[in-house]
Amino acid sequence: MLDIKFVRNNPEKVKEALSKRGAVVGLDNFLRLEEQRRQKLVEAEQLKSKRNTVSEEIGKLKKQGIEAEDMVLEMRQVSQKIKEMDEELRQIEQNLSATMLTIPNIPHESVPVGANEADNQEVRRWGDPRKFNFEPRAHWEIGEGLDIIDFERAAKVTGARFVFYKGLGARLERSVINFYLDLHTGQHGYTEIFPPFMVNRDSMTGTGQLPKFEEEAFRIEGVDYFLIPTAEVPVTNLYREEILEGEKLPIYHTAYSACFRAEAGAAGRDTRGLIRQHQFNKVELLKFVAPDNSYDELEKLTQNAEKALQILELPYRTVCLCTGDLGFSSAKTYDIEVWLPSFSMYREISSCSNFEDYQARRANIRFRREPKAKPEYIHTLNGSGLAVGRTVAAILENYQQEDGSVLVPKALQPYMGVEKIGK
RNA sequence: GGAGAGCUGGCCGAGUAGGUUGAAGGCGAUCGCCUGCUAAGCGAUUAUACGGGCUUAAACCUGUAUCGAGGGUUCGAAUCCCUCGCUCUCCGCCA
Repeated sequence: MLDIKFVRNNPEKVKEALSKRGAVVGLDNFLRLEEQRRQKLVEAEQLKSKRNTVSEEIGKLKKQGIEAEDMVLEMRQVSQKIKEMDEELRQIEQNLSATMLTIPNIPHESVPVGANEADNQEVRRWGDPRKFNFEPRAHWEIGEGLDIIDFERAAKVTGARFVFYKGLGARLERSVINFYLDLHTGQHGYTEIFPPFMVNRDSMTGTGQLPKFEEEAFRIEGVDYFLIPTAEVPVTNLYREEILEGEKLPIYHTAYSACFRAEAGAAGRDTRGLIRQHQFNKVELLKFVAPDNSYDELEKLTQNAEKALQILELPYRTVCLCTGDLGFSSAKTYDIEVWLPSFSMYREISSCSNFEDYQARRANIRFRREPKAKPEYIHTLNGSGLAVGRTVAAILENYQQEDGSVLVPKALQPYMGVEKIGK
């Protein structure tokens, strides 16, 4: 959520910034409503003030045994009027906040202006894609060939876009999770969190998934809970409605979770393989920091995620998303894309964002620089560190051998207990 | 799932025959005094949000709201009524 006061005082700046993302937002109506709200508020508060003083007066008189019938009658009418005005105000405010919740974040000035994916800016590449002396197979072929991945039975047991891992496949998935968590807790200073996989509506609203993207999420029947689309949701909301002590910042968390996405608009895309599933595993990195250095923190967080791929020796590139491709709540995002030989292209495996105070304002997460200082909104950041299923896909494809077996990356061998996955 | 108890400020904890209680008292914290140092003691301060005034801005002054959340009764509700949420205890069930 943007700062209402900032929007009120700088409507042109806001319009310009949002048009860069291709977002059309009707601010005029919003500004008129805001004006109206303040007028009504003043009127209503004046009436309440009157009611308070007169009611107190009535109380005093009554104590002296004096009935103040005329005052009571007058206040009865004032109260009625207040009730009506409060109702009007409530509707205006509902309207306002509904609008606020659908306005995306303002892109940071360093974000390249562009219309879509094609305008994203590559910032660096690491590693050289391997040259195969045979035709590299897709990861689902490799996985099914080794009998470690089973999509067909998952479709029977649940439905499309689910998967069973089996044997060393299951162990590989689990090894990757542990490797990532160990790396980020051991080398990068993150504290591990194991969150709930379901959250309530307030939490989904706090991080920006709701109200705009409800159809993307799986909702639980009977209670107003949602399956989390990412650990970002429960872990960011850990500190919802809290005021953190400045000296505790920055807070770094890493969290494994299963992630659930309805992907309503994705029918027909990536229909095969591990790339786009309704349920997948992910290790997430999150930061809660003072506003002053949040962009340095973004660089560091992105490098923490990249480090994982370097250790696994998987080639990747990092791109800076342009204004048109930027996520709803984000001010700046780097995508890390891993090389997938069967696609002959880089595919997203991590998305690292600085939300500045956008989520913090929605979720009401603040901090005090000094024990007595005024609370300020913190900056939240997060990124995948990394997507696990896509990592497994990348390992299978990049480490495949001509005979259909797959070498295990060195860093994972202690976790796997084997150097190679074969028939 | 059934029965009961509870939810007050950073923390503890008063406050129900409705009326200067944003909220006693204590702890903690901050500032000042005192003290050779420490401790003790004394005094002061000790929420947040949204408005209005003043201001370049802040400080400041002022109004409203907030005693789990929402609604109701009333001139007036932390106090009465309803709904919901959460916590605890007991029973059942279960990993």
